[in-house]
Amino acid sequence: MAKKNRPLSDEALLLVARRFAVLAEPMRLRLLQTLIEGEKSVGVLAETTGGTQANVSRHLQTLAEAGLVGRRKEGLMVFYKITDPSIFELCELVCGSIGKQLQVRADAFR
Amino acid sequence: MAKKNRPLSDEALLLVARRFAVLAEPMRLRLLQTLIEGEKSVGVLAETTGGTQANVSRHLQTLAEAGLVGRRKEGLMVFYKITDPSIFELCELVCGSIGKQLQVRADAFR
DNA sequence: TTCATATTTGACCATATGAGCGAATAAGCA
DNA sequence: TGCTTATTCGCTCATATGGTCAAATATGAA
Repeated sequence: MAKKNRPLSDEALLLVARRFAVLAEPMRLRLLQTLIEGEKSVGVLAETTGGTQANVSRHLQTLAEAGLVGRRKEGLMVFYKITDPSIFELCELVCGSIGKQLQVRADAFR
Repeated sequence: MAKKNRPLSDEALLLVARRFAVLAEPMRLRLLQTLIEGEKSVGVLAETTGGTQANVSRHLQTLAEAGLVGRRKEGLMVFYKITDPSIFELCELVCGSIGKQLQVRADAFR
């Protein structure tokens, strides 16, 4: 497994950008955050996040297309769950970075 | 330093989403990728990335507002450099995740 | 079949934002 | 004072996308 840190092609860059774009919506982040507890149906997710069913369904579709969540149909209901664990590390990294920045700013006014 | 994994507030979620949005543009990713080599002026970055000076300047401003890059003015030129090293880990994580997904799909056709 | 429930989809509107162009600003030099 | 260069800003257009509503779809029960 050679670690090649050569610059990414335009196509690769686009894929990375797309991935970030999927995570750039508060509602989708909230859905992911809710799904940390485990598999949930669309209806439950809509109720939990306070969004309309249609909107939640759309966002879940976006997350599924990005391969971040998986779909399982059972009777009338559709259950979604997180399939890409790297999301957690990703969010932790970003939260840490933002937290540090805010702390620096806060310290400047102490 | 207690690690509190409680759900993020709406405001926090918005900040995280904003951070991801900043990284959701191919041109900005290309700029960051170019800046890995070190500090560079706007003109050089425009030439290297193939964008117009105005456009590159705008994207650099976005990156600077997000605290990802720093600005240093010297005479006529303005130099930018990466100030948030977490970007590298972030991109590596995403690249790894995407790569794994693509590999799974590829394997399905072997 | 008919009805009820859960989810998805289509059409539409409002908003956000990337890109391009020209003008304006700032810094250095004759 | 001009003149040149590097950068940024204002304006515009085109596009992408989130949100909502209503209609469509799918599944199960009476």
